[in-house]
Amino acid sequence: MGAKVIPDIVVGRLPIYLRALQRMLEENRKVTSSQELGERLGISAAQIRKDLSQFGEFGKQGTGYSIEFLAEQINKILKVDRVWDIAVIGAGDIGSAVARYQGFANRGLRVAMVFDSDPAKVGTQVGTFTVQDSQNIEKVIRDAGIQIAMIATPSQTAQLVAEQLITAGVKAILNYAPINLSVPDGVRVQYIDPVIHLQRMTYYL
Amino acid sequence: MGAKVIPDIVVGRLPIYLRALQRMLEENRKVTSSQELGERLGISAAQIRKDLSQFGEFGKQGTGYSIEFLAEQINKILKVDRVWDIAVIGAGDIGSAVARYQGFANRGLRVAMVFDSDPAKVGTQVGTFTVQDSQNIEKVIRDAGIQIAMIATPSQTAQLVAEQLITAGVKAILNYAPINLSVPDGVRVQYIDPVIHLQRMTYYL
DNA sequence: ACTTTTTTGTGGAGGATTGCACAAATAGGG
DNA sequence: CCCTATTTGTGCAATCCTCCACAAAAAAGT
Repeated sequence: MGAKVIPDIVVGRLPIYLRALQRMLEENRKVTSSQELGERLGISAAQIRKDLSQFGEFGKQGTGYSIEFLAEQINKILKVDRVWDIAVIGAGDIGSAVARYQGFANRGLRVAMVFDSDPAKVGTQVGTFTVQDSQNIEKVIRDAGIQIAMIATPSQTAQLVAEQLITAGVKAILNYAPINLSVPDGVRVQYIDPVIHLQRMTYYL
Repeated sequence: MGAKVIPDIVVGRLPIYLRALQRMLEENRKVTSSQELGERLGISAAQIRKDLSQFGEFGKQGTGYSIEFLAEQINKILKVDRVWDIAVIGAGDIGSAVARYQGFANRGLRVAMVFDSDPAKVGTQVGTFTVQDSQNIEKVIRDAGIQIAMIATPSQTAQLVAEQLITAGVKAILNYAPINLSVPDGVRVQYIDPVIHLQRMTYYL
């Protein structure tokens, strides 16, 4: 296998590049350069070229990058040249907003089901989904072969939910609960907590 | 002056430490160690000690750190030993969820006002707030002396809104719109886009 | 056809970050 | 009171990351 290991920090920038490229596509642009991309994103042009060069040679000297081609390549690298189903756990304000979010379209992701443990919520509609009972998380998610989930429950239950998800075969969790999850190797977690992002900025005020 | 510059990456970890400490406080714990914190957070103990040592000596050899004292110190460092008012722009699903979010309490932040440009939404209630007209963003935010804002509008208007906010004196923006903002020096931006976080994980699936 | 301009891909230097390893300090037990 | 077990703060080595600078390639201009 000689595939060299790509630094996580590089993988983390690819979605940013991809988003910018898709926006350029919407503007009907055909080509761009590492310099232009860098200016838009506040990243050095050399950085972008080196990042991309880890995966292949996608550009053309003198011209730059075909936006459509490069976007396609990054889609493939990130494995979002297909559509992944996502389970949302928790149908509160955050879970509902996420379930109704239009921004997943064309980005390789789709919410497929929504769960909640509150009997008053089970059976109600959230966007186009009927809220399912959290009791069935394991069976339903395993049967659907879902590997990605978003946790939007209160902190108290987040760890427990995570464990159920992992048992059901989930390998990637996006956690909106303001708590650190402990997960086994082979499972990835990303966190979204507005307070963390905000406190990172208050330091500089 | 002698104040040494703290690497941004260190500042970025402080809110994570703080969140873990506050959770320990809720569990009525009194002291912790760099090792325990590290295990909870998946960060090496040496890293945590070195990060904290940038700001002072907060621990005690043999014992560890007083949770309450350390949390207090980090609160001070991050300037969240006071409460900052935040303006939310956009009263759609995301803006509403953020405006109603209970997680800001005791973390130095508070939503103070919500704006939307849709006349059908202006005047309605979102949580405890009456939605204000986006036309008044500049005046209202300047008069209130607000320095922090969250953008939860469609991508198309995000850049324009950001410029209004900056004119009004905002110095820190948390952007939920899936687009990169261009802002002058002295203004900080953080991004929350679930797709970016998810695509960062699909690579490894 | 030749020159100039643009832009990629990359070697390598320089800088930033991480983590090892240890002295020093403290607590606890007997 | 001494010995053992902990745990901090930090010097330093090793690793990781960023960016400069340049050859090579392509396009554009004359």
